[in-house]
Amino acid sequence: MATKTDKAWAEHALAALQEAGFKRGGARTAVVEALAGHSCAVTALDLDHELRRRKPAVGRASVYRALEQLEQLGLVQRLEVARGTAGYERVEPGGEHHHHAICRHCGRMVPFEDSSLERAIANLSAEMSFEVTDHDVILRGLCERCSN
Amino acid sequence: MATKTDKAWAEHALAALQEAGFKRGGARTAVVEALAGHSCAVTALDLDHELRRRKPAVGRASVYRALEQLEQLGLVQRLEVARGTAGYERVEPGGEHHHHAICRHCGRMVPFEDSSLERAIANLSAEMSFEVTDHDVILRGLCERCSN
DNA sequence: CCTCCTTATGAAAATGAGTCTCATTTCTGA
DNA sequence: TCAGAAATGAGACTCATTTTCATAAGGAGG
Repeated sequence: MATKTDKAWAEHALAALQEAGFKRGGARTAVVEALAGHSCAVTALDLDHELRRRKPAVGRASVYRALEQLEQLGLVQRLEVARGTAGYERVEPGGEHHHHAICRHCGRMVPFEDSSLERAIANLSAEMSFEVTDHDVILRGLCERCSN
Repeated sequence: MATKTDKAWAEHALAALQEAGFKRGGARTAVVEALAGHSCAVTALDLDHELRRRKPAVGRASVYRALEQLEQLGLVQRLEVARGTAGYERVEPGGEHHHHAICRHCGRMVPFEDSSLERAIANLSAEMSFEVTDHDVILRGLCERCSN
């Protein structure tokens, strides 16, 4: 799990976008770069605020558009981080991924990964009459700090 | 998994509400009864429309309030059924519960349950420095009909 | 290096789910 | 029966996300 700007992911994402037929555009590139700088989920509005103050300001619509395109290509993962608010985070090319435990009280998000959980989901997916391409697992409760 | 109006659940829920210190109120009771009539997730707005046409019309605010209270008491489960839209469904007292596979294309929701998945989550929850009280698992992909 | 057409953008207005406020009505315990 | 606490319904409001639309880049073919 990267914690610093993930340049490799950014390049991978930009290449994938180009391959998908998108033209190079400043706004989309800015969104990719911004995402590369966050190791866990960020909301679209956070990105919007972060990018609004750039030299050529990025519009909110562009942020949402870029996120949607990235999600379609499997480059970012979308998840509900709070009631009615989505968070987005980059997906590592390797396929390795994590899930989240979210605190009901303070909203803190703790990432985790678990192979037996992934295995159970893989087996299950294989047995269903449903073509499963993705999955989300969210644990909810109280984080260490709030459980007292 | 019940398919017809689940009277037992409704009674259980009303009793739990009373025990939690809530007074008896027409709106809340109406919401409980409406939920008892749906075996899978319904959106708050669907319930609102369903209840708005009653003798003493139920207001939207009451529907949301009731759903929130029911969720707090663990009587209903909330999940995101579409971008920015939550669905609610009753939780059977026994503790048995199911998760959902949602079709990206048509939105169809297929419920499923899997004990090894539950086991993996239980083990995981026990090991985390996080007090896990609930979990959501959502599989996304294409349903039988849309995968062609 | 130019053109023309397509795609990308940003600002602002539109949507739509969910929340809040507040004047009333309904419960419930005393 | 009464008073105080809860519960309600309308409608205004918030806020994330989407749509619209006029304008500004890409970039393939000259």
